[in-house]
Amino acid sequence: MKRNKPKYKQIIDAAVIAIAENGYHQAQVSKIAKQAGVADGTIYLYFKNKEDILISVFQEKMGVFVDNLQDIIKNESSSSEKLTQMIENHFQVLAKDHHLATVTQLELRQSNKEIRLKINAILKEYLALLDQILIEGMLSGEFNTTMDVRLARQMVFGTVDEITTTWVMSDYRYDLVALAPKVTQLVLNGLKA
Amino acid sequence: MKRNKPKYKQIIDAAVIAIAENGYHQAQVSKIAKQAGVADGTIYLYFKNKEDILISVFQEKMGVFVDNLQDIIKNESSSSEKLTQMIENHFQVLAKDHHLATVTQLELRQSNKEIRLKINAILKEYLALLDQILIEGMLSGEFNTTMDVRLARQMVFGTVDEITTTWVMSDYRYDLVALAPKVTQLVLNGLKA
Amino acid sequence: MKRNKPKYKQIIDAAVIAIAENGYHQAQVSKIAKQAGVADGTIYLYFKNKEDILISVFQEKMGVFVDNLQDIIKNESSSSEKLTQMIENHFQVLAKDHHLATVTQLELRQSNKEIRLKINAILKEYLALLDQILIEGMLSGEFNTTMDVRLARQMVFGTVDEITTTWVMSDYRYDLVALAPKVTQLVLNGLKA
Amino acid sequence: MKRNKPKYKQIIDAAVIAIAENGYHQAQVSKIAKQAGVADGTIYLYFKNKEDILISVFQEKMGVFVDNLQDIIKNESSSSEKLTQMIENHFQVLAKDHHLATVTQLELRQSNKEIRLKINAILKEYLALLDQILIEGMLSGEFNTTMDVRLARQMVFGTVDEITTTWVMSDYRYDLVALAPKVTQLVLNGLKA
DNA sequence: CATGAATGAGATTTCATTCAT
DNA sequence: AATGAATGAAATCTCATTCAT
Repeated sequence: MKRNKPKYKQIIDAAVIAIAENGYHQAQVSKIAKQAGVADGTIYLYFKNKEDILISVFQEKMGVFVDNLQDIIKNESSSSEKLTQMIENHFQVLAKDHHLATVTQLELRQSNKEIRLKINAILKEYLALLDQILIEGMLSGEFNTTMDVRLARQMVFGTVDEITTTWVMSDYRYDLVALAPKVTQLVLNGLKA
Repeated sequence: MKRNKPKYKQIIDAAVIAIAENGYHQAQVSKIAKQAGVADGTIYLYFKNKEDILISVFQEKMGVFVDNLQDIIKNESSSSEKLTQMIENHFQVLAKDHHLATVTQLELRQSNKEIRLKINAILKEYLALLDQILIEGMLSGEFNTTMDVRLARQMVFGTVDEITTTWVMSDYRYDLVALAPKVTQLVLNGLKA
Repeated sequence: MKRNKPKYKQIIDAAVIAIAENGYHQAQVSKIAKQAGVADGTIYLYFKNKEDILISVFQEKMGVFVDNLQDIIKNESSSSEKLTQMIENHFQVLAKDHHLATVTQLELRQSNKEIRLKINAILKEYLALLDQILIEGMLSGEFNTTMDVRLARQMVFGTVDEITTTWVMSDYRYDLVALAPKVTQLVLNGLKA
Repeated sequence: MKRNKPKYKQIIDAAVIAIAENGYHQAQVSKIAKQAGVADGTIYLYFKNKEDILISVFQEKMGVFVDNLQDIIKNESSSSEKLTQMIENHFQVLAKDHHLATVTQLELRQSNKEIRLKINAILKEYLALLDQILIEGMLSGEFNTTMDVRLARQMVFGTVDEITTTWVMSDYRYDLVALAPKVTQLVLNGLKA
């Protein structure tokens, strides 16, 4: 399995750095290879083509979000508490890795439709977990039982995403994680029963 | 003033169509020229470069949003009512022009950081009006007076934007405007005092 | 019609020279462009891709053979005389243009199957004219009336082609046209009634 | 001597199959190795480089033609009879092995000048035997004593080769060996005194 | 004003060959 | 002897922009 070989992750990480530092369209395969400390051709032993690198980057990194969120859901806390943790986790992961934040919020969105569709498919797993929390909260009576789950999810994700993107475009000039409580409050207010 | 000559708008509209039908990266200057019924070189009599076309597209089209929102603000209605109208107007304008919706929600976001920064600058006027409504609502006691206006604005815009994008990616399969009341409710809930 | 613009023929001729001097695989588009005195990109205003250049080279040059052969067939001479003229013409055209001879006999044969199939299709017109001469000669009783026309044609063409290729591989060390009478004699002997 | 080790022939045969099935330009060293059931690197223990494989393929396979032709020449039959047998043998060997026919008639000819010169050198042995038959026939008075032996040989080989190639390009749709008598007749007619 | 032919820089990917194990 | 992971050079084609007419 290529996915477990050390060079696989090495190239993924190099891609994040290369894209963050050069921008999506200026992150040529040769730059990624150089950053990874391998020859250009080596890239193609681990990835089918450049598109495959980009999608794999998103997939591997998104995995952290999904794994964390799955842990959060398993908690015995309330749905509100879970949503609070989700937002904080989302901010924390990105605040800890500015390169990753730039790549997911700005650079990867410049990719063509085909890649974006694949990225969206990966994102769905994360959004499904978010739906789980919302539905749970509705069943328990914590959240408004008459709301449209899909719209509610889009509000939560849209809010978190917009705030993160604005933070990245500001060049990380302020503390994203510190905003979590206020963001959570706004969002929970919108959802509450 | 080039902006008022007939070919200027002709090219702008051609760009929207060319981008919507071909995608951002496949909307070459020659395609825009052909769609506009002018020679490639003619484009450069009205625009400095391709970037200038794209930014102008956003600028011209954004004008409608801003004009409508200014009218809404002048109303004598409550802040909640103004926000309600803003969301409905946002949805209505895009629901009426699928080409424009595709271009602003999907295609133009594939542009590079530089263009996106300029687009954000144009967007600011719209967001400033949104801020006005929010502040007004806080002063009047309709909205939570302790909230962070910037975050609140990002929640409103992020929600509306995410819902619109999802609708575009679904190929306009449902009625966007019909969602307005529920979206408004979610958002107003989040903001309310 | 691109085919009649001066640059079209200019590029075709440049391709013959570039291929003859550098070999098929070393005749990069940039070399052809340089030889033609145009920019690389200009090539693509006249040809769809590199393959299109190569096929067009063959087509344009083969045209001379076909045109000459059509004139020969219109003569009032005997079929033997026509065949004699065909062979002499074939040798003369190639003997006059060593570059062309190298390209058709050696270099163009290194192309891939797809291109070779298209080249063969072009060649068919020439071979059809040869068939005409053979059939005419059989009907008039000059040639063996029991022979298989297809095999006879393959003998004539195979002989002429092999002799030409050998001459090219010898670096044109002898006079190809001077061989025509003897070659004709061999071939006519094979065909005679 | 590497030539006698089992893996040598194994690789040669694998090369014929790989080239026949994938085409000359798509028969990468790795494909030949896979077909042979050895590692890529192993190839280089038996062959200097890829060119060496191709030339060796031709050399090894040409050996059969030469051996058969030497047997034929030793016969006590007439020169016409020997030529008859030569043509039939040529057709039979290739008709029995379609892979080999494709490789020698189509694929190997896509190689560059350098390789083709080396292939021609190998072919010379076969052509020298053909010359022997022709000279013998001239001395015995069977063949035209005034003809140019070199041209006569090129006629015979050119004819046989062209007919074989046409058969291969037709996808072996008809019986090549069945053509032998008619081909022989055409050729012998051309040569006869 | 308008045209459109010409320009030329720039990047992904393949594959023969090597060499440490 | 055998392996196969790693190397890295090299070429087609696109497209924003210019400028002579």
